[in-house]
Amino acid sequence: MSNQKQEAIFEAAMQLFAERGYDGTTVPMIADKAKVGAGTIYRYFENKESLVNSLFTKCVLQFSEAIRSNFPSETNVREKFTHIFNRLFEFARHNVNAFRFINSHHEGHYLNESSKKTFNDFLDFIIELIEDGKERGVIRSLPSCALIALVYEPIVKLVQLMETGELTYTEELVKELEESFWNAIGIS
Amino acid sequence: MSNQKQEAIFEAAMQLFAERGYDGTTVPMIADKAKVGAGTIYRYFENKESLVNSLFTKCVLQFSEAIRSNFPSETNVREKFTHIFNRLFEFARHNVNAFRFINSHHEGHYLNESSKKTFNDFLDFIIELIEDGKERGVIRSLPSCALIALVYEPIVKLVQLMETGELTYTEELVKELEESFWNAIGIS
Amino acid sequence: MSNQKQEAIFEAAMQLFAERGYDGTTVPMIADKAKVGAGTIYRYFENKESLVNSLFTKCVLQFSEAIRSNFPSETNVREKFTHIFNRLFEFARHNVNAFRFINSHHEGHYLNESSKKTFNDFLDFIIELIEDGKERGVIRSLPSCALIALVYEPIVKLVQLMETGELTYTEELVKELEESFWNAIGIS
Amino acid sequence: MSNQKQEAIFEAAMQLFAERGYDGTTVPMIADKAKVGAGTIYRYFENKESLVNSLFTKCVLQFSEAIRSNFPSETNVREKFTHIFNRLFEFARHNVNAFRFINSHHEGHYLNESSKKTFNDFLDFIIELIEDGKERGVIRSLPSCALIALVYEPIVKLVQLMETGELTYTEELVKELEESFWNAIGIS
DNA sequence: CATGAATGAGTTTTCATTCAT
DNA sequence: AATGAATGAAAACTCATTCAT
Repeated sequence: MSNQKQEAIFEAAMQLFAERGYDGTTVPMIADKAKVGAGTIYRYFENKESLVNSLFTKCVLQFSEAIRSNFPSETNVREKFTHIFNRLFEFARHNVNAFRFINSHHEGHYLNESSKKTFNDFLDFIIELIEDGKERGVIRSLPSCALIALVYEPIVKLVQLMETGELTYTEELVKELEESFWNAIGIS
Repeated sequence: MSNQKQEAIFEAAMQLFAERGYDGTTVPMIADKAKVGAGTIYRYFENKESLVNSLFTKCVLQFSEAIRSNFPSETNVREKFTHIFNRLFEFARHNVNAFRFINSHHEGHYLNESSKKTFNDFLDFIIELIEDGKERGVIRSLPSCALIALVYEPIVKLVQLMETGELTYTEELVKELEESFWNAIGIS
Repeated sequence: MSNQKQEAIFEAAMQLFAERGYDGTTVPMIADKAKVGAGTIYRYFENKESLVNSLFTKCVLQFSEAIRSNFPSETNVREKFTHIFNRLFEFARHNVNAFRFINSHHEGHYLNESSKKTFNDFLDFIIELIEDGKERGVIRSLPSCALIALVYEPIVKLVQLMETGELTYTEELVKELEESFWNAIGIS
Repeated sequence: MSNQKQEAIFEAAMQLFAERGYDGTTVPMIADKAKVGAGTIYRYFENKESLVNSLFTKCVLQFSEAIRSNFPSETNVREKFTHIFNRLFEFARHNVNAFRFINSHHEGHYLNESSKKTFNDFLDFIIELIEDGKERGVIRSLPSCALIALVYEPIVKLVQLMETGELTYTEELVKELEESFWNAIGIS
């Protein structure tokens, strides 16, 4: 069925983009990894740029959904943090390539406005929560973008380290890390 | 004088690599920005790959030197952390492109063993300090690579945010951040 | 019924070849216009080249038949000219695409010998008439190919102008034109 | 010198386009015939379409200049016709490929507005002369586009026949032809 | 029979690299 | 030494043709 091919192309492109970047990945590389003919890619995507944009949007939406589904709106900031942290980690661990791809490509010169918007919409959701936490006096009064960086950037790296085997995933490690992160951004 | 040309090429390449990545940067782009002929680049570097490796090594050594010069070997872990943190931040702020370039390229498929070794040698220096801190019980007993990630990755992003104007540099901010980072990795 | 499909393919191909030329027309374009699947074309024709040759031969034969049917063999040159001129014009007006297609493709690098022969056989019929006219002293003693050019080439263009609306068909116009043409090639 | 390369490319492209049409000519074919590397073509022209447009404009301007230079404005219609006819014929004979190229490409789907305008500007010059002749009662009162077709289209073919050797150029032939054409469009 | 998704050979186009000036 | 025009190998992309459904 035709969607299988598209999925295979998405998956292959995601892996290669995550590993080698957009410009370092050629269309034949994607075709080979996806086990389709090079021409087939152009049946599903107008061109390489269109492919990276579709893939980016798809990944960001998946990511956003993973974080926001069953979000505990009716609870305190600390628990919201835990929720996001756990979901983030879970998503990143189970979707290593998607996560790395999003992270290494969200500033690419090939992304169109629509792709950027999808990404920023998600960021705005996070920023709102942080602003709320700051107002309530439970999150340090640092700029939101800085607070995000404090947590988000290390996670990107940590997940990658787990992937390469330099770091081993354990429940305890994640709990330790959550504490570390909260220490970094929280006040109590 | 020929060294001026080489410097111009290094500078132009660094900026472009930092902004667009190695594969997204063409040799003519570098030549244009450096205001030299495209052929001139090949008088100073064997090829594009050789240029990126030379540049990477140069930047890492500069970076390493910036961190390690006047290093307070005879002091406690906390002060060593402060020293590294300040130097890191200072270097990153004054060498935004070098810092971004190092960060976005240290896993590039085009880096040779020598370049990787230079980078790892520096990392090892940091790791030793961390191991020492952990033994002394003042740094959390997380894996060293994780501890590095906790501090290093956010700084990369923070400096970039300062560059784009989304975050404003102040002495207080840096102090706040140092505290945050120590909260994340330290024990006391 | 299968002949309907073949007809649809012929018609679509003829229109597209007439408008965009053989090389500027893709097989999917033909399939779309003919409202058949691209693969269907290959049930009726071995390949694109075979299609253009079949179509060319078909069109030339139709054209030849249109000119030669009920040909007034037993009359004078002037009347034969009128007959050919009227039939030519009539055919061209009612088969604009066929006529344009024949005209723009009879020197194509993709035509095979058989196609070229069919075309030349028809030309020979015309040439014989001209030779006869010249012998009888009613047609100017210009080379036959030149005399043909004098009449045939403008008609191709005139019919096209009628098609685009730049020229309006009227019986008077055609009579005027016939007179013009006879003035150009005839002697009386 | 660099203009030699551009000239070689123009010349090669013109020949190939005249023989095989725009779509039937590949860039490597042009490069081979021009004895340059394929990439060189892209130093002089943005792309294949840009090349055909530049070439078309260049040819039309040359053609226009050939007809209009030393134009006998102060003479009667018959002599103007002779001037144009001779110049046209001369240009066509000495620039067979340019002439064929203009003729076979002036309706191409790849021509931009600027190219079309250049062509129409020249046509307008001819049309004005014809309108004048019609007003003075020395040219048949047929639509101008038809009158142009009556003369222009055969010449295209005649020149081609001379090129292939099917027709031999002689001064007498050209005089005969001029008479024929005037008979076709003139009144006296 | 008919289809249109899939393919890969062939096109267009780019760019690292060379070399005549 | 320095240049940038020229190159051709490799990239992006198209399309005639095939074949599973």
